Amino acid sequence: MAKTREHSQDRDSWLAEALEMLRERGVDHVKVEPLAKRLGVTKGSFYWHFKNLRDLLRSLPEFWARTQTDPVLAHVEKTTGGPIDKMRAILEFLAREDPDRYDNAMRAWAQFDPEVAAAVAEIDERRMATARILFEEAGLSPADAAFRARLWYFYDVGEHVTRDTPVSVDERLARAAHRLKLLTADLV
Amino acid sequence: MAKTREHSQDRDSWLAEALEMLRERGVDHVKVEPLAKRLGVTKGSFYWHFKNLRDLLRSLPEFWARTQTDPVLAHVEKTTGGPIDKMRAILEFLAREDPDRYDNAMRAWAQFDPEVAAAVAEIDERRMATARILFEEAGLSPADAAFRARLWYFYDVGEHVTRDTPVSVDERLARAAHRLKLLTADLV
DNA sequence: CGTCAACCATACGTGAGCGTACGGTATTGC
DNA sequence: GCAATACCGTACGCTCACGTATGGTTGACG
Repeated sequence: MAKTREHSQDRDSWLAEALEMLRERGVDHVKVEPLAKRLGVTKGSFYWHFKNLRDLLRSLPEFWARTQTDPVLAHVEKTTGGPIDKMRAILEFLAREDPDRYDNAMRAWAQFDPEVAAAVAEIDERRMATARILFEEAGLSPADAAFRARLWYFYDVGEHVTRDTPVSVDERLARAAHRLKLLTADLV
Repeated sequence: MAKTREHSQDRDSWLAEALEMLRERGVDHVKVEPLAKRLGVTKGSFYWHFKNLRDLLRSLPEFWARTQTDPVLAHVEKTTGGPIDKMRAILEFLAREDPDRYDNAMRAWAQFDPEVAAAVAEIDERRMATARILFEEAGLSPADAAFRARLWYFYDVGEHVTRDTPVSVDERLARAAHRLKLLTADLV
């Protein structure tokens, strides 16, 4: 009776590999036969776990949110101190991690698929909301905090999305410090 | 002797339509036969003007820069006044235009093609450079101006790239005003 | 030890799209 | 007016990938 695995392991492994291909080459290159080859099986397996390709694709955003964003937000929740301390903690965390994030690939995909756009927009909203709250705690009015959070978050997006060549951890940390200073200069 | 048309008209019309398809559906959907159908011709024509599909794709970034970005930068050059006046002019111009810009599609493409990434990075650099100069004119040190320009420009990128649903011109103007105020509050 | 379910392989048929070969038309220079 | 060139249509062979059908293997369990 202890076998109620909500998410079948194998389904997730297909999704993980698909996410990887998405990042490397874009949506239109996650195809079932190449995918199967990378997993060392044949598509007979794929069509056991998924109805078809669209089925997998429709499951990907949820998988992305579940495995990539949820853990980060959970970590952020655990940090302590004043709002600016928390911001610093977030920035340093992200600067060190700077995961080979799948964000860019998801955004690229979102450009051409409204459902994906909605999923990404929701994640954006969740991440901006945490920043908004911190700015409010730091004394800004709701409206000001909202805008400041946009500025805060969009800088992050811009850094990632315009990134052509990799940037060192030190450089990222320096930019994070600079950014924090600029965006909290007038706050307590 | 007056026939030295650097860019053949028809080649450009293929490119224009390709750019349109790129924006609507992404790179992997600009294909020669569908493209030909949209232009009301057959691919016999295509292979007259282009060696193959890659040939067209490799010409697209240059076409994009030439038809989309160059005119805007040219317009910016013509504005007069102090640096902050110029910034305001730029922002209002962009807020009103807010073209169905092809930027997002190009960025999406750039994620998966180094050459395109380089082309987009160059455009980003050109646009950030104008902001950087303005911040220097407004009294910031080169280093501070550079970072402020990043913040300035990345906000723009973020607004576009996270845009799920359209935003009214009035809203865009309001955000532009807010943004200008926040980013020049400590300047003359 | 046999059956059933889970999982995977193999073998099709189908369709989209590439690039090539070649043939047709039309416009322009001489 | 007649070539030559520019431009476009048609037809073909080829590849990749989809989705289906069907059969094989393995392990759990009665």
